[in-house]
Amino acid sequence: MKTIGKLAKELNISIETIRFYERQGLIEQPLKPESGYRMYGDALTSQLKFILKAKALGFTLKEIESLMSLSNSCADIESMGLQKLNLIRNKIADLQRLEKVIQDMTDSCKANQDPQSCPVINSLK
Amino acid sequence: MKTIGKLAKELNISIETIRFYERQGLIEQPLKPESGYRMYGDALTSQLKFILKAKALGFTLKEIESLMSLSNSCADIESMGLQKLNLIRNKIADLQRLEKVIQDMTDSCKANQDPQSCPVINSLK
DNA sequence: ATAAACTCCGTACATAAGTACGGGGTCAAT
DNA sequence: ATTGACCCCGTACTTATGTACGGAGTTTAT
Repeated sequence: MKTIGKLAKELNISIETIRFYERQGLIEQPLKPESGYRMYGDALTSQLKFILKAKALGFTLKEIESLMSLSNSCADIESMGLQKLNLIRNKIADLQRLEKVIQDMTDSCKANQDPQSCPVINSLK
Repeated sequence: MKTIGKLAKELNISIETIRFYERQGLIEQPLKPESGYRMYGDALTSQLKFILKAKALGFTLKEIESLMSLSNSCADIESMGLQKLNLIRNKIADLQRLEKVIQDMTDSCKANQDPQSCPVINSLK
């Protein structure tokens, strides 16, 4: 059993983050003995590790909540994954479009000979 | 000269957004006659159009503020563009990594034969 | 002249994911 | 027994980009 401070250090997150996840309903508030201090055991520790790993995968806290409450069936997980893949691919496509626009922009700046005017600024006007 | 409502409709944004840009210092508050109503002329209208176009290119409001206050020299614009390109490319790379992770995840779910356990959930545990 | 539509201002709310603060209680070490 | 480190709680603040609300004044249309 460890205090919130030890746990936070072990997981390399802040105490406040743990309390925040608790407030968000991602984890339960652990039993608090007479001192009033939260005492964490293995169950909550691995739940928090789960959360951190899922977060590293790019899931939002809301999604992680679903992940943890789901039946754990592959069908559910797969469907969440496919949804997320869709989002990710759309975002990538958006960014690639943007990349092209900005690339063209800087190219036209580089090619510009007239120091008095900028084609990018002009095109926006 | 048009009122804020007409202008908002013309630009397809909300009145609140215009007032918000004003509060953010992106545009000046136009002169207000005795009625107290903001009256917009061509200068502010095209400034707002500039903002909207730049926003569509993916610039943040802060960047747009810089864009408008810059000397308009190509060198400045080009350097902003290059910075932004960097950001965008990093974001794309991040998302592509994420895409691969999630793709693997759903693949392993699809391949799984045991309805009692999910390899993804298990790997997070 | 009265009602509807428009505008004013300041403030609060929204999202996401925390971070910071302040005043108080508790625990560990000297 | 006192000091420093730790923890409690509730609340406000953060970033970015707005949106929503409420009460009051103004303009427009009938």
